[in-house]
Amino acid sequence: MTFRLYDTATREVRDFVPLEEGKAGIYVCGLTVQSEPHVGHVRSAVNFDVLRRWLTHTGHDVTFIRNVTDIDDKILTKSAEQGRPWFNLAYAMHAELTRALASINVLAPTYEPGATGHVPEMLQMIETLIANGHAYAAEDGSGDVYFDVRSWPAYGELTGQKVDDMEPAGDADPRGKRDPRDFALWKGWKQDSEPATAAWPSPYGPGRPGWHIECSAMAGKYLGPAFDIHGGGVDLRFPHHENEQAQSRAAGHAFASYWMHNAWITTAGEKMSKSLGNSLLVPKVLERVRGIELRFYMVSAHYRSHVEFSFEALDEAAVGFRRIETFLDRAGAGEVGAVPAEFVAAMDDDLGTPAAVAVIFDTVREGNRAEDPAPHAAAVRAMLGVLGLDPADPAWGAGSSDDAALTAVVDALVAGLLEQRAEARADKDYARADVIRDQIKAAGIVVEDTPAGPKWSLSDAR
RNA sequence: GGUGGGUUGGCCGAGAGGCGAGGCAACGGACUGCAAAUCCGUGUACACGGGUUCAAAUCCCGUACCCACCUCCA
Repeated sequence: MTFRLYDTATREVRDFVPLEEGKAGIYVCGLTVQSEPHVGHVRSAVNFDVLRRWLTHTGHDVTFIRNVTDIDDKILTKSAEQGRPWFNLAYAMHAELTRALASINVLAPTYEPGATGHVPEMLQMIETLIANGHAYAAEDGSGDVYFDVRSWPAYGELTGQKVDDMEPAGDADPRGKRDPRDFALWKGWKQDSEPATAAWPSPYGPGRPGWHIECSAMAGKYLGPAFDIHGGGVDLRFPHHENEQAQSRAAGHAFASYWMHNAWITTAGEKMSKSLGNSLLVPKVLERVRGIELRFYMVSAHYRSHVEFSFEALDEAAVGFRRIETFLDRAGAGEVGAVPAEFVAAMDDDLGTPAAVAVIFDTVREGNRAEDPAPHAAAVRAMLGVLGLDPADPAWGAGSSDDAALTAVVDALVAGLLEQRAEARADKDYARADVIRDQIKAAGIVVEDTPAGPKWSLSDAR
């Protein structure tokens, strides 16, 4: 059984053959840290986190690089609007991102490079491109350096487009470009409108890096000129990924063997944007469901499928996940076992998480039916673990010592009431028994009778 | 104009020529003092119109609608 994945470049599902047996190098385009992350942003992170966990599970030594773009036009514009230094905005939003990803158990990457820390690497690559005849310094004295699209015949290969068919950007400022489709590798400093802190020295004059070059330079630095998988959101296919590939290959790098792109989460059929995105900021969503439930919601859909976000669907997913948790609770804290073959088959087929989740539910049902649920619970935990959804994973911040202490206190208080209720029930005085149960319920605690005796839990599962 | 993707039952969401993924909801039954949890059962779903085939949600042709991207937009 081999892992197969959909390669955007070839538009087909292909066997995954790493460059080096037993290893996998992955580069994922992270975020431009210009504002708080919303659920659309973190879906990408969850999808690639699942990829990483699956490759790790199947015995690969994974090097996972996810960048942050910490300098760009939007960061400069927004920070100016907010009257604070651009680096402060980027740093603060980066911290928000880290917090959001941790709350849904996305593993920290092997390394998370930022553009501002890799200016020399980028300049080096630009120099190579100029030497190879694929880039040129603008002749208008702007200090910009452009990639020469016409000099690279393969340009457009990733997205199957021909340069001549492309819509010339109406709003593009031709400035010193030879072709309107040429893109910036280096952007000259605009003294009148941009802070001096956003300019770095270069052979072309002070300036800052273009967007695409950072990924080419950083992928090259940390993964080498050739690596296995490059990922990101669908919107990045063009121009970003197309440009990355063109410049890297023009600089002599083989670059990525496979390209993976995750689809959007939309709201009301529309792409998320800051205007309607407010209610979908990650902390906001986490007021409604737990991080593990949000992650489950995202994993329940295939990474290449559009997801129409709705709180109703999110709630529904949370209910479904609690069914799994209830089973695990009932089965007791067992061991983590092996993953069933059907689960492996589902995951090997281009990360078929929906089918994988179906296997989890099937296993839960079998476990609920079985005399001894332990082996089933062990399998369920193994599967959840691979998906980053094991409720027992300490990453979910399960129970602080305060929580534990509080639980013991409540347990003692409820125990007395439950005893009275047990007496009433023994006397068949059900009216009194129900009054006691309602009393407890009024305090926000639900009592359920199980074969092992009454059990209490907070009525709000959160 | 170019490129790519989509339309599945009350809802979410898989599948990609033959056996109704899975979840949520609903209804019936079992269990329960009643509940809860759990189990068992119940559905003539594949945008529309043609076609190919013994067999189409799945392939082909056409139509409608939706979405993304086309040089600095996540």
